[in-house]
Amino acid sequence: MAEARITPRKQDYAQWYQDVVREGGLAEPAEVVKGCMVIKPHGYAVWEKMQADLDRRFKATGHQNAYFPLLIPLSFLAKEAQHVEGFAMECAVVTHAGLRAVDGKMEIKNELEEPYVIRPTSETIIGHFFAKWIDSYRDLPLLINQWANVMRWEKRTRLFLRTGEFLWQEGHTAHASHDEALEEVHRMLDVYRDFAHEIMAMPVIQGTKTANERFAGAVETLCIEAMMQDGKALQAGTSHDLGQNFGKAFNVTYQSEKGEREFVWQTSWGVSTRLVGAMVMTHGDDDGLVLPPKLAPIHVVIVPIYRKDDEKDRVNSAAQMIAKDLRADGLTVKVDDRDGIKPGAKYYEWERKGVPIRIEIGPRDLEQQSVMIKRRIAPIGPDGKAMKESLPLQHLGLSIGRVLDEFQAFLFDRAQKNMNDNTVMIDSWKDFEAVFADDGSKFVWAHWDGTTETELAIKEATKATIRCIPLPRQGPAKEAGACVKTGKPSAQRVLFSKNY
RNA sequence: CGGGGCGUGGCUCAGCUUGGUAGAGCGUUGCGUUCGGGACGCAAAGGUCGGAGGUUCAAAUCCUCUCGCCCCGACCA
Repeated sequence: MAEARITPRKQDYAQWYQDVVREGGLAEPAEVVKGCMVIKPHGYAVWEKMQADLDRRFKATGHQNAYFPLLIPLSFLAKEAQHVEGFAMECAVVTHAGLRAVDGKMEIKNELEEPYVIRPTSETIIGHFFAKWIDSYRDLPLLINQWANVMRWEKRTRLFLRTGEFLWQEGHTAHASHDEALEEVHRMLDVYRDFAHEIMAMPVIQGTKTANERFAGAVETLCIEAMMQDGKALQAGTSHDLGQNFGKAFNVTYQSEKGEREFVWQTSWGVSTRLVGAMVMTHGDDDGLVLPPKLAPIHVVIVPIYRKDDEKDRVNSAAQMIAKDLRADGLTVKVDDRDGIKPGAKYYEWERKGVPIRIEIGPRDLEQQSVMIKRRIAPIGPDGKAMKESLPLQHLGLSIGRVLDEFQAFLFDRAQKNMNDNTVMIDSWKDFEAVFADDGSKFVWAHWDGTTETELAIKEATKATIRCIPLPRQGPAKEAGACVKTGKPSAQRVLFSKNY
């Protein structure tokens, strides 16, 4: 009877991911628009939760939201040499405007004098406006964030993880000194780490990208890297020190206290809808989506249970009362009072959608003034079934709140354990190759001689890349050693993994 | 963009080799009986077989082109 809607992870991880995204009601391929996706209401609700919390954190650190155009003059892109090189191939270009209907078909009319690119990121156009807005050291720091869509014409796409168009936020700031800019870069990286830990229940490692992996146009790129359940890494957020590169390209200058004209020091930082995919692959299981309570659009689903009509009325009205009380306590509650569907079917459906807590309420519970609750992930009891808990109706909101907090913490600990269990220190090339043999991946701390050449050779041999050079206390204690590939001297271990 | 696979009711797929005018299961709708882990009976709706050309008396089936999805590779948040 059970329908295998979701491919087990062990059987085919990539297929499992797609199944969960579909069955969880998160998104589907846009079908008529290559490489793009439709984010469905449940998926968008998760993104809105992410946005709300991040936005609060950005404002708390002094940033203001603004909005810049989707279209960027083609010439802007060329002003920063590294930047163009990095993005040129991924740019969609607008060359014409206007259509005319001819025999029921649309004919493209006027060619534009200067084409526009659809923003793959906004450093250039924001650089242009920063140059206008900044004149004096008194105008600094300028701390701007933009919530927007961007487009990168990717060869290969996967829902949420890499799509032609995606939603994100991009912070752009300008400062009077490099130190101040660096402070900002680290501050926002910490905001991302805190968000990942506290809201997504997703442990991350903070580090610096190698020159090879650096953002096009940045002096330095910092990142947070998360581990998915298959041992692969996913870059969950980035924070860039842009130095004076864009300042020079767009002539963003200010008059210092000494009266001298100086280029500003800029930063940019972003996270995207990719985080939704990260959440799926961090917490999901073979039964479907698992939502951390702090990202769950619905905290609690109530399933009424009854046999006879009089029971049905009593149970349903009790369910509504409970929902009302819980809502008063700030929880989002859904009462699944659909008739004609058995409770078991409802259980499976809401589990697929990742709702953290289910409340079952039936005649027996009414008598006892209690409800049965089931966590989305619960220990297996002696009877071989997932354990349920009975909670008294009195102060139910408080009890549920406590359970949600516990569940949030449980998910983080579980993810952290998965990361720890799949992280290894490796010193021999043979062992290194073994970790990444076949489709395998872990987080590997190994020594590296610091050259791009070796980095690429390792990638060629194993598909593993350097995810980051850890910041202090983000990896094993710093110790000198010999490069795992070349045996040349290395100052510290770096993080290797296959990645998304 | 190179290699491979796949597009047939909402979903999963059969039918294609050997052309004859579309099926199954699940889901959906209605009614009744059910309801503490995926119910059952009866009735019903729903597809110009991804799209466009072509071959043919006749195309889901053969040919050409095209669009999209998935996997591998190169590239990337």
